[in-house]
Amino acid sequence: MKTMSVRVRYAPSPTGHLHIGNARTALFNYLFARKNDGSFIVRIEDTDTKRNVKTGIESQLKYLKWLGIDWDESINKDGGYGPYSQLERLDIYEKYAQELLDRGLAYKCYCTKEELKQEREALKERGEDKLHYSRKCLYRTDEPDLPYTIRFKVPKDTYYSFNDMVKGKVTFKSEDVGDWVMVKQNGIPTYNFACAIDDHLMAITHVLRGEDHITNTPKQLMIYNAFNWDKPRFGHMTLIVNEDNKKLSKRDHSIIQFIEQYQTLGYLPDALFNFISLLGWSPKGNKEILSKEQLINLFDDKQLSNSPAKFDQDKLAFINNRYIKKLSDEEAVELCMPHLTKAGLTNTYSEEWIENLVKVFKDRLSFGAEITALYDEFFNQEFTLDDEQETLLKEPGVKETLEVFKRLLEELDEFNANTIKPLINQTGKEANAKGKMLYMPLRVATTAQMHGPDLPKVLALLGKDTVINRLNQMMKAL
RNA sequence: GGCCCGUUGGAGAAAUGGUUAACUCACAUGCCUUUCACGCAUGCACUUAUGGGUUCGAACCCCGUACGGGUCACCA
Repeated sequence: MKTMSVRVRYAPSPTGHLHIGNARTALFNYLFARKNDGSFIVRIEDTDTKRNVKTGIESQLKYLKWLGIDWDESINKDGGYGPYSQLERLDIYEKYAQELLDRGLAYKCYCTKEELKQEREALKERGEDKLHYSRKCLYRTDEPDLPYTIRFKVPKDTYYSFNDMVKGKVTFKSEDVGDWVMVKQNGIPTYNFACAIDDHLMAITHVLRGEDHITNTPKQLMIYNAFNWDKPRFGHMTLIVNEDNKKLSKRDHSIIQFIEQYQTLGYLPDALFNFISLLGWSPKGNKEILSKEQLINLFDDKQLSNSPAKFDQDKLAFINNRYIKKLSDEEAVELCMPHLTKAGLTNTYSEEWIENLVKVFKDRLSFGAEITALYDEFFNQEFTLDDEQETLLKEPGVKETLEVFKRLLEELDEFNANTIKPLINQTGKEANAKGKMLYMPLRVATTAQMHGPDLPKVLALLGKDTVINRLNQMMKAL
């Protein structure tokens, strides 16, 4: 048996920026292709000329590339199956549409949108379950000189079954599908028609897409049947849902939805790639932090989940943090710099100070832009204590500890992390405090925080004057 | 409403007929570093939405119920 080489495609419509759901579709197709030594094709489905955005294609490709998803064939890389954008293939669709017309498998429909709308509403009012087109144009014998659409004549009593890669056997009955529009009045094909033609002509072997396409599958199957073409394997991945279990909609602001935004916020492409790969799929084994190469290696379509994938923001934060930790100090600074600049901190502080800031907080950063929030928390807050912190400072011996520390600091010439650290130890000895009761009071009295990064480093960043002022202020209140 | 799909711990999710239901996040506790964090260790589902059935045996198979979602365009 001759095994055909795997060819899969990602087929975005250029209506906007790369969305997280589309990125997921692209990513799994990519993984599947690479795993099977196949080809990954990006085809532009631009048949909705009204919704096309000028920069759409460019943006889609740009962020795909940013994520590390590279393609073998597309509008800018011919693989012999082009053209790769549907508006450049209109003559192809026209030919096939004409053939279906000639063979009586499709017909022209002269109904106006208004008529169709009324028809549908009437059906709805009568409580009909199926709001299908009445087929009245099927029986027309004249050929008026009016604009028309071409409808596919759905066969009677036919079952459309396919063995879904994710869901298993799925069956639709033809009676549940109305005669659908293949070619619009403007002569441009609809999605279901163009998609089936192109997938066949481009020798696509596997169609991996979102579950929202599952009811489109019977329509596409009708086209394959009509032309007696071999069908690709279909796989419908579960939808990505938000905290409310709703499909991610572009208006939903509880979740950041566009890849571009993640880039802007200082997420790392590898981390995002990793995170997205876990949306509706799970690797064998107990590791979840995986590189692109590891993911390609581990990828198995049998592991595709069939229950919805919840977008877990905590997990994204965790994963991105793991990747940020692996960054060099220089890379971390670079990641944070745009946000520090935007917040005006680069004007206030020296380059060295900024670098130290990033180094100190690198390990707890979930994304680049978070650096300014951490900055505010430690350096730009109103310096007040909560009840828990006050209680701690009122413990016996604390005031003495603070006094000793302040005295030692005042005598210090070189104020940096290396010189501060021994002073903390010395404070412990002189004030007879240790462990938690040494560090906690010092931390609270100087930063108004119970927890934080390495204390000497934080103090060094605060600067001698601020630290001593804060200590004075605290001791006065005790 | 019709059709299609789903339902495992606080969250993600593994396990498709056979011992105590993986793993990850979060949380908690302990150890370590004179603090915190990191790291390491431990704990966290008397049980797989629910009711029946099949079976020696079911999270896994069958039927019903409830709940959730998707889709029913001259959008893709």
